[in-house]
Amino acid sequence: MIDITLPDGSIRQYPEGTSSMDIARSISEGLARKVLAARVNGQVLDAARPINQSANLQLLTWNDTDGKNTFWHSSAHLMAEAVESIFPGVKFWVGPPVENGFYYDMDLGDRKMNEEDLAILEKKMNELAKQNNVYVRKEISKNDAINYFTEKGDEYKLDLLSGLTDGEISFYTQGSFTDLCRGPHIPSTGLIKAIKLTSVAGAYWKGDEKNKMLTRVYGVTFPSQKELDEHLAMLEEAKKRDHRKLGKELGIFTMDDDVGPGLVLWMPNGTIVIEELEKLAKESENAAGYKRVVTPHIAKENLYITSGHLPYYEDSMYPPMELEGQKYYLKAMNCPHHHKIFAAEPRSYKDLPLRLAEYGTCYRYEQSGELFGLMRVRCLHMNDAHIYCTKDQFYEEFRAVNEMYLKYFKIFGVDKYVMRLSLHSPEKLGQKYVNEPELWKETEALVRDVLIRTKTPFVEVQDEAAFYGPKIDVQIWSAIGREFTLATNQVDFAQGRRFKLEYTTADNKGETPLIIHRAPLGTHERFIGFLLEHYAGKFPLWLAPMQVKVLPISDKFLPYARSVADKLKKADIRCEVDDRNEKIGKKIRDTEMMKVPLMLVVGEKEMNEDKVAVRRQGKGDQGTRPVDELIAELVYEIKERKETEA
RNA sequence: GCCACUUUAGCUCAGCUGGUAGAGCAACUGAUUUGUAAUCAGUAGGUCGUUGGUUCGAUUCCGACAAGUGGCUCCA
Repeated sequence: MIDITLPDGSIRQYPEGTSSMDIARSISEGLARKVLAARVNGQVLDAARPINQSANLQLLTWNDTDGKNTFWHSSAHLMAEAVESIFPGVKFWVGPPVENGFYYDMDLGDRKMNEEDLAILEKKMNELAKQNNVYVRKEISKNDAINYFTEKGDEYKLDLLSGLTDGEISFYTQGSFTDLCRGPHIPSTGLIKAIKLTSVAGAYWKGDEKNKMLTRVYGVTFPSQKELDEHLAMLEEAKKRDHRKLGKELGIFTMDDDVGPGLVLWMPNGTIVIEELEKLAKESENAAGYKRVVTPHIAKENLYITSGHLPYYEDSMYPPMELEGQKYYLKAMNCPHHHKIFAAEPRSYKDLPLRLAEYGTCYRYEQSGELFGLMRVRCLHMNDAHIYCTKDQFYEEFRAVNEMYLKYFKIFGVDKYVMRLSLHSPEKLGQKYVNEPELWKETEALVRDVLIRTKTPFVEVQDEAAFYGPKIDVQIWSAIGREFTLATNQVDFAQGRRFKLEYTTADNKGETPLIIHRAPLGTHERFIGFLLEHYAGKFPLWLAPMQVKVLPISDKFLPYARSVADKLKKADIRCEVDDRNEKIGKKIRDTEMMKVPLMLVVGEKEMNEDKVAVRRQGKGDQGTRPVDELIAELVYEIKERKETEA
């Protein structure tokens, strides 16, 4: 007999070789029906695998991440079976679970798959699922596996096998489909009740663009139709929050074919948001000892040769224009310009740290396939600054920058973010990264030290650094689950030397400063894109393009409405009177849809008492208030940049 | 840049197998003077993304290009 310890700490005894599924059944039939896999001593295994010694056991269902992943991975096998029946001779690469479903990469040879095929595949998958075929595991020797796939002519699985060692290789078969797979899998295909294949896309083999492009099919499955319906409804909801849709509806920005892809035209409403963000940034940068600078949009080729950007960045810069025998580039970054400002005057250690900030417009020739609404554009406003400091000052400066990030996150209510310490890859020194192994080690340690000493949670990733030094990227998630890099905070040990930047030390020697590149708000484009989704277009009062709309009950109260609006304007509140000849219900509806935070309804009663009937966006009638009292409250709410109303 | 898909009025979308387009909302005009999420009526608005081809005839079929969307690669 063996002892099985369950998650609640209880211990049960079973004969040796009992499977997780047997144990589930011994607890209850209902549980057994839901079991997808099991975690045995920390390892996720098929529920059918026998347990040969005493162990900790957790039965995994749809409610466990690992259960869900097993379900989706098994669904990928089911899809592969369907694909094989419709595209005989197809070769498969890998089919992992992902955040919302699964995919399988495949080589279809000369054939192509389009969206119509997805419907056919879906139908086939449903048929196969109904057969309720069992996923059967078989351990196999490496030689036998190689022979099997050599005979099949499957170079992809042979490639996978080359990385595996004999004794750990297994095949899984369900119905007519057999795949090289480490598992685990769910008990049988019948558990998959609802199937939706979402898209077909190309994906480079092993993620390398030099390799062949495989066909990738994405799908998602559920244990019931109800859950699939809910998932689809959630996607519909997410669409409503999409910044591209909201940006259009709220008159934030537009793009135009004649202007060019990735080039944003900021409309008046969007420009107000930009100006409010800049106001915030200027306030906090002034308080933190930054100085503002302004630099041109173009520079001679030589500047980028000196900075070292050209060999790394040329492909993502707009091609140069030639004037008077000189090549000029549109700037893709502000740093070289700022370095020249540093170099323009002799600097002493007493001048450091020197913090130069600019809302410069940069131009990056992003690949056409990368462009994406406001999140990825070709003309971007960076919330940029460069801090020149000594090694001794580094800790404090880097810490202060981090603090600024956190302050902004608090204002905007960003609570989900990850600081990602991005390091270089030693094998790419001299190609992707400047060849200074010692300096890399030193600065990476400096940055890590700041994060550890300030107790900032972070993850480390290799091969994500800038060419001139390590960085911290801040990953955030928009309300509809889109992940992207918002801010970046980079250390640069390379450009200072390349530009021969120097300051005079206390003992009268020349020393190269360390440089911190930082952009806590990232770019206006990406940040406003994020905010639109974050707030679902309902900006807090201080950011809202239109803060207050005054709604007269009828034309008779227009003069009073205008006098209220004038008072608001005098208090620097952005407001407008809805002077259309419409009923009050219509005015309210339209103003609600434009997501204006406050509506002031004025009619006979309000006019006689010098009051307004206040209505908050999405919250309905808030009662009647004296005008001056309300204005004082709004001014305070705006000044404090309150996220929601007091 | 690569793979797949999409492109019809300002917006959201109809338009069966080829016979030069239609709705709702928005806009404009008029009536209505309105009390907390759509008052009524009328008018105007489109060389059906661009460009080649097939055809007696193309919004519809085929090709190229452009832009957009979902991915891959890249990235703030």
